[in-house]
Amino acid sequence: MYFVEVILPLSLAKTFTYKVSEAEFQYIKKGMRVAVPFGKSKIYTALVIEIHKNKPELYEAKEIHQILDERPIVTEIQIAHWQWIASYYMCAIGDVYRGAMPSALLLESETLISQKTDSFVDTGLLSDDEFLVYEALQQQNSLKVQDIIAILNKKNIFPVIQKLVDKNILVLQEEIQENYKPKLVRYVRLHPKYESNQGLSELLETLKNANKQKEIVMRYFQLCASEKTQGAAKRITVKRLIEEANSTAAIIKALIEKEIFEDYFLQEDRVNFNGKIKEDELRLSETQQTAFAEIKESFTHKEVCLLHGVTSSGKTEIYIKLIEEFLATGKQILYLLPEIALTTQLVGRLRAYFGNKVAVFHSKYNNNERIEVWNQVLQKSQKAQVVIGARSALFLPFHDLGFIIVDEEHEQTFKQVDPAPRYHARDAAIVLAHSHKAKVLLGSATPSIETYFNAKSDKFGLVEISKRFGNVMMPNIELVDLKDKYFRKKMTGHFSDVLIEEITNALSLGEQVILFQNRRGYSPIIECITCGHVPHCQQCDVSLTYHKNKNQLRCHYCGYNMAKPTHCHACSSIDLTTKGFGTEQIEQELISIFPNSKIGRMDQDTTRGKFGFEKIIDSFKNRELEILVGTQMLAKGLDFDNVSLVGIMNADNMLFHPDFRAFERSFQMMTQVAGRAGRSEKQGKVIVQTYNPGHNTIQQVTNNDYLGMYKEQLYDRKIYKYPPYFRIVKLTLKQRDFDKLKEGSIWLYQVMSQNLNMPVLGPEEPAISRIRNEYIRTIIVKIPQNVSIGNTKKTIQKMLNSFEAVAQYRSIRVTLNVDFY
DNA sequence: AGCACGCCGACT
DNA sequence: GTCGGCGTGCTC
Repeated sequence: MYFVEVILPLSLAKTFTYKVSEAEFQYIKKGMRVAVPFGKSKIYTALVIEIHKNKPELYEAKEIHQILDERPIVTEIQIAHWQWIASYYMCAIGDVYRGAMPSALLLESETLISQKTDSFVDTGLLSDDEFLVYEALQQQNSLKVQDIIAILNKKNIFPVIQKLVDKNILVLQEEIQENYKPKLVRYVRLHPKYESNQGLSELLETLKNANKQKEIVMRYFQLCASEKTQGAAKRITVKRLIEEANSTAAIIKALIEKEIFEDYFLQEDRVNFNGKIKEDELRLSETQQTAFAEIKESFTHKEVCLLHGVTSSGKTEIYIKLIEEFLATGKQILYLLPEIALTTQLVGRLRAYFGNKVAVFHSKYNNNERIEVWNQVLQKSQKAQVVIGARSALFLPFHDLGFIIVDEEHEQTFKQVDPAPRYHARDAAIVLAHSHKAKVLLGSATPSIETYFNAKSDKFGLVEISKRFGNVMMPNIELVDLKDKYFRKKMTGHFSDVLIEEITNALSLGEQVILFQNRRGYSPIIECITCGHVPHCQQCDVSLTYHKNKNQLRCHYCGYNMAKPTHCHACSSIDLTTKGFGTEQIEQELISIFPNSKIGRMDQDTTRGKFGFEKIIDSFKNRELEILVGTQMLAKGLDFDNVSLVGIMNADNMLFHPDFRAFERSFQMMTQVAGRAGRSEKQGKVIVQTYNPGHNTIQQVTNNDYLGMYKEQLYDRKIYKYPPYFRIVKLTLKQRDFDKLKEGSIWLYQVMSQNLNMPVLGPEEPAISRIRNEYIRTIIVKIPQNVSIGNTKKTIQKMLNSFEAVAQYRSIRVTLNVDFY
């Protein structure tokens, strides 16, 4: 008896055992995929993680359906890493598997319904629905479940199908298909019988009356000749031949039929970078050279090093130098970035140095493109020796990783929020590097408090650069007190006189301006002046956001929308006003203040689509735009050399978020945005409009005082029991029934606080306490540094199990988020 | 995640 | 009386 242990791509913590034949047992290796039947009728793509001979005692193992791979497509290191993620982030191994694999490698079966070939059907015995299905099958030989739902126009079609099966009319069949098809390119060559010189004259003879055909053949010879002189193989694509000969596909087809040409196909990479654009050899400045040497030194005794370099200090060049060194060792290199939209600039630069060795792993890539990168990494192909990607690139099947860069390591997008696995790519990368014995470089101008703490406490190496590249000066930051400006009536809309003056000034010098407002849309709230009523969503506990261009109020959480009301729904007053402001409103005001300037806006609404982001960035770079208004997207490592002024419209709204990281985040965001100013020889200027010019964080931004911010925040973290001194696990409970939820969350809270010898907070009603008619409560567990995280998590899991054992609480959905920040 | 089983309301 | 709603439990 032979068995395999598999993971299923479902939110299930267990692994499952299937029976295999002896031949299969010999063939199957850990890391191969197998199709297995699971439950009544489904077939899933499972992953083999163990091969054994232990017969399960409590149930009869099913047989696998088929083996899907010839060799493992997942490495053992990966499987171990996934198991670590599942246990550390408290989720099912199935969640990790599903999140890690490109979806095209995880196909599920589809039920195909077809008619039994030898059945005699008395249509008089069929019900209406049954007859409709039967009739449809006379047109097509098989139907999908979705098709039948459409035909019968109802949801539950299973009884109908079941009856037809019972009547021996239908058969069901589960089919699983591979969707990935290598991209093939069609080429032409001369038919072998014309290869000799004698054949050639014969050929020209046959074509003497077919001018068009003769033309294309002549063109083909010319192309072959020119290719040969360049020493390349003479491969002529059909597409190219048609273009160059100015001909059509029909004529080629005729030639193929005459057996003058023959066509053939070759596989091509969908993501193809042609050739090397070798840049001049990279020269590091003295400062960069020092940092480079320090990083290398740190790697001799530490696995992780933090590179803390102010904005524009030239971190990228140092990365490139390090990549170059690791490339020479033949190992694989992973370059993680927070958001892939920003890679265009970087990919271009890396390709210039490393040519075709650079692959990109993109959330916007389609399935086939992702699988190609996956396979290249798996086969240790040269083409993917350096992989640039967002957090999910962490799951690629690396065999021999030597070096991981986590750029902009402070970015919160490295943490996946939903769905599970809710992992942090930076932390998971460090664990992965450890199992590959690889080195990790974390880079940031504004490191997260935890990372800096780790560096300061000697867990990580620390290398700092305090000067900008080429000795460009740090921007000069000026604060504008909004309270004072409003009082003295020096405001035009949301623009202070100082800001307007500076913009005018910059524009007159032909320089560009960036304005930052960390909120999109027109304005978040509509309020009645008479009674103070604010329209709220019916299903969620949030006020509706006003979108001017559609003239409607929308709920950000469930998509509910209504036309903008003409009067207050509470008191019928027609005096409505808007509160707060977003990028859309700033753009409108700009148009009226600077009617002759070219203004662009960059936020989620304007960067939809595959290249939406690039388009806006490019037109700003090309100076087709003079002023760019945007959200935090602007803050992320973009280089513009002509921007002399950055305006932060309102520094306060992010400062006062109810979150222990609010000050850290505000500091990071403002520093990053400010860093966009003055990247060439001239000193840049930053105007920060705020109601709280004296606030510590604002002062720290102004003085470029990272250390001051760090020390102040660290002190608070210690007092209020937050990371890095405590690890936090957040439990979120959701239920449609308010009272049930309240009761259940109190029960769970009490059990937890009694059984865990550490701070447990809650059950708290979050700021948004209801979404899509589901009520929400949170419980927070703070695990001290000196307590075993593993044991604590086990205890939490146990308590959750007993929670689920209580019948009345079972319907409360609980999600866990470890290190939820 | 599906999918079946099973127990209570609005229909023939 | 039955169809069908969704709460509950299991899937190797």
